[in-house]
Amino acid sequence: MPELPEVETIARGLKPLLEGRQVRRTWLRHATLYRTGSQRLPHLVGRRFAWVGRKGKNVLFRFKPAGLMILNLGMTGSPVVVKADEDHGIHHAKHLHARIGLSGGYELRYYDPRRFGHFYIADDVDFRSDLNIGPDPFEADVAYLQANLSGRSAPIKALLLDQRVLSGIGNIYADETLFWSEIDPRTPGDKVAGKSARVLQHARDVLTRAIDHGGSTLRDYRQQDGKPGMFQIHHAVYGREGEACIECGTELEKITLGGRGTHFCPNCQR
DNA sequence: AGCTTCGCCTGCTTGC
DNA sequence: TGCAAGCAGGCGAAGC
Repeated sequence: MPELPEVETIARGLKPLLEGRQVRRTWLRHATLYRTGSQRLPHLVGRRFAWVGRKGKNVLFRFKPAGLMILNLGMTGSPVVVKADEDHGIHHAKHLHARIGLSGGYELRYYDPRRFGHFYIADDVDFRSDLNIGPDPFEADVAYLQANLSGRSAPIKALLLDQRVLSGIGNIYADETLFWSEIDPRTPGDKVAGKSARVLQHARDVLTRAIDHGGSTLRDYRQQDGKPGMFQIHHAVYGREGEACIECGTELEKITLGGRGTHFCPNCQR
């Protein structure tokens, strides 16, 4: 599941392959790939990729002379740049959903087996009001987080997953952040507000270390060069239910919280 | 408005 | 062995 570290890795890989190239033609399998309110892909023909980066869990493309494209990868979305008419060694053709033909004989392809991903194309966008994207843990400060946790009764895990509060954190890194912060994922947000500095510090630390390892690969996610990320071997709690806590040896538990699998140490996290 | 649940979608895993 | 059910989850919509 591409979260901030995986999307950051993908964006860094795409950047040198796209910037400066012009959009020549586009192809799309299903219009359902567009998020509500989006322009269509042909809107981009003739424009050049000016900047490729990340906003929260989204890949962000800016164009010259104008325009932007926001790509949310859902669970299994994978954008890759290849020579046009060349098979892709990893991704299956039946999961190809969009092609953007580029100058220089290349194309940007979008593969997505589970089809949870979405394109949003516009000339301008307000991330917060149009797309519900708040600051990521590197952009937010302690005062911001504290203000957004105060008075909230929802469990801290659910609030960390809420992209309006903090963007970029998904199920894996929410669990990892709360483990290192020694906070029970079921704790109401209001009770955690006073620990915002600790939460923010560990979120940044976990995300930074994950980026350094090219992200976490559980199944589908790959870096631009086809290599898997390697941070999954450093997960302290995610996917380790029934195993021993690396800090205290207590058996790790898995519960369902807000409809999501949630992993934690019942001894360290209180 | 805040919080929770549901549905989308496919492929792998589990169980009979 | 084979097939159906279960499970995974980002995110928007719907329900309370």
